[in-house]
Amino acid sequence: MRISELAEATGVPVHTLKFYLREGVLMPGTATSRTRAEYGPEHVERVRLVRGLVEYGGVSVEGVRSIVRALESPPPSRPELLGVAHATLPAGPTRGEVSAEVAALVDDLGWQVWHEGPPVAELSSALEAARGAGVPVSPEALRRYARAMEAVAEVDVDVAAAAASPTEALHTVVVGTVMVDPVLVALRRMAQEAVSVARG
Amino acid sequence: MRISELAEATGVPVHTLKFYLREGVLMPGTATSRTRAEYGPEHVERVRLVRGLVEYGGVSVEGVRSIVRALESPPPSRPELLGVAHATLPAGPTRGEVSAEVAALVDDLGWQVWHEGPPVAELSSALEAARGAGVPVSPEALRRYARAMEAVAEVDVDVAAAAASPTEALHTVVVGTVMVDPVLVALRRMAQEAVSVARG
DNA sequence: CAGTTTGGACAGTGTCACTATCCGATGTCA
DNA sequence: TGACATCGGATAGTGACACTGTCCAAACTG
Repeated sequence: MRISELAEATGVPVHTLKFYLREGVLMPGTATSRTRAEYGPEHVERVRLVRGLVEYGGVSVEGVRSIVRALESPPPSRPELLGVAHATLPAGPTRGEVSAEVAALVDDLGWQVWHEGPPVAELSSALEAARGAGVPVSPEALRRYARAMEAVAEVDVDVAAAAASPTEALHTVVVGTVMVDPVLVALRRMAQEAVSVARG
Repeated sequence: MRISELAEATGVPVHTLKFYLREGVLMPGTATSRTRAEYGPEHVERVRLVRGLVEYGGVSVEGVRSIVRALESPPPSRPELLGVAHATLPAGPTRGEVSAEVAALVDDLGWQVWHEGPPVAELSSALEAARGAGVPVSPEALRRYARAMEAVAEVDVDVAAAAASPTEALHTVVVGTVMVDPVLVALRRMAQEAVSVARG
């Protein structure tokens, strides 16, 4: 298909597709002449991925570029997969050092995590910000939140393990981590309603 | 304290504080003369709230305005609290109708939720976006995610129930819902690592 | 072969969260 | 008292970002 048909198939204006091509988040089509190129279903898929990441994942175009680069590279081995995935994903704001409460939590839960990794720093900063905003998270509440997210991660790992190939597994982990976050946020709000009603 | 001292206490430039005053997200100090005003600890608190919501919650200044308006209004009764809170919070992107799978999920879990509420529409859209991005969420996975978020909501409701006054409860629910989201996201990434390692 | 479409270059737009500049009034300190 | 910094308030400018509009020549299309 030509660029105008790709635009029609995805609902994204031609101009925006050109922009994505320029920014390197959409791979070029196969040129049929100096001023003509052919696009296929993989381009449709890619455009939907880009839009999903930008609109729902809040990922910048530069972040998307780093993600699609990773998806196009030879996939890492199983144990390295998460490290690569988390290094690829755009990190939230981080400021201070890793707080003692996070170290205590990790220790308490028996989690084996990379203490210098982005998620640990992000958690410290997020807790600090919540405290500053007047909503301190008690150690007890934090523990219960962590247990719940462990259950989420169990699902994540199950889904990734079901992937047919390493390439697909990487795609599932990277894209799934970003795109499922808004799903969880919505579910949390719905669950708040449900629990609140159930408590009467 | 004067505006320059408020700036020093919060680490926010004076110019930005003036901007917040202009935008109505920071209440004016008590004027001591025509060109002088006095700020107190509640202003420090408010500034930290605004920064937290903007930086970590990804809330726009207009969204912050709606939130602080709600926090300053007479608090709603317990049963109305969540409705008011969710109506106040900035909604994620929503496009289509409520999908059948969401209705089925709610039915299956026995949740009593407002089907026309923002969270239900957001969930439908987020699921649709994930599908489009090549990471479909199976009904089984969705169910397990929902159960996990139910556990999160249990904590949320416990924390809110512990509030000393309706005003404080509203603050906890509104601000906590926004500020704890990034905490959960970070915990999810850490839990992914931990679970992945544990599975060996 | 007239008219449309394409790829490519390049600059412009709209939004948003600040940030800089001015101004006259007011504090502060020698 | 008077020099000088600071304050509030008003107005306008900045930089980042995700597009979006304009042009152009080449090349399809009917």
